[in-house]
Amino acid sequence: MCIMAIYTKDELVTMLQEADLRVTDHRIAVLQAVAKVRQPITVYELVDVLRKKDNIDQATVYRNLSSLHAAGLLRRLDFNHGHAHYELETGRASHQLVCQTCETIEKIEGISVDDAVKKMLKKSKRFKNAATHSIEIYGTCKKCV
Amino acid sequence: MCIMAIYTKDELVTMLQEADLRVTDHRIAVLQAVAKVRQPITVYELVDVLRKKDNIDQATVYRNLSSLHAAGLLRRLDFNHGHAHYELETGRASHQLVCQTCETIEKIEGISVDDAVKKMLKKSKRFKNAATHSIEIYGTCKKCV
DNA sequence: TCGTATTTGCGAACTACTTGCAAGAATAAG
DNA sequence: CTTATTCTTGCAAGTAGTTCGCAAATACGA
Repeated sequence: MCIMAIYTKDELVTMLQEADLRVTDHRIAVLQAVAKVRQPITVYELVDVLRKKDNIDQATVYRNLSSLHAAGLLRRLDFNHGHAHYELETGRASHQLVCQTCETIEKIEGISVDDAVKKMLKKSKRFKNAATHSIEIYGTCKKCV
Repeated sequence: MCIMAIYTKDELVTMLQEADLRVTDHRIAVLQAVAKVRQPITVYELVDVLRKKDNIDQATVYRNLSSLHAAGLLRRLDFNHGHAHYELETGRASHQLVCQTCETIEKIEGISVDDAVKKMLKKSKRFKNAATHSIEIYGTCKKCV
């Protein structure tokens, strides 16, 4: 099953300090908001939640998402929907099923394609190493059949 | 190796007709422009080329990319760069190495992950079927090491 | 060859996202 | 603890990529 990541405030503070980022209430709130959802969350939803709950400006949300991403704490995902999604960076690959009709996203865990990734990297003349990879499977969810 | 798709005008016309799209010079030009490059091409580049060569307005390029995509002739790809890429829809999966530093993209062909995709779909409670899938391997190219 | 539906160019609009700036807050230095 | 420095924040305005409204032009079935 999917493991939900709930962190205490102290744990979040430690994560920020280890990433050499200044610890601010807003930055903690952004990190926590991403950490506590199961699925990749859109910036739109984050801005909405954080403005209501903590009165955080959207520019601040964007800037924090960006610094958290640059520091390696968050992963940024696109699904051809014209807006970014974020999730906690786990270091592991990210696999998701994306409905082409309603934009539903379902993460799938515990399937390895590492061999395929290694083979692809070996085939490449230009690439030196792989940091992460993601698989998007575009299809139709049951609701939209 | 990578097979470059060069089509005659007649072949492109047939492709459009079979997709139930009206055959216009502009639409042929857009389809041809995407078909003749090896790598997924950005909308920016397409607009630039097609405006100079055929005097096509950017709104027309966008509209044609969209209709060609909806008709299943083109595939649309995002690589977290904030702008879309297009390539010919081959029906086969699309695998690419994406440099996180310079945005270089290299397509890799001839590696199968179909078993993994099937397993993922089987694990899902919500998804009925998969149309296509794509793997993006984010890493560092030799130039940027 | 006529009529209808689609496509086109143009400019304006829209959405997601970024930036400049001045004020405020977090950390480092003393 | 205080000060200095650097980073963060809110606000409003700006930008990039993309879409839309409309009138004129074109494709193609009848």
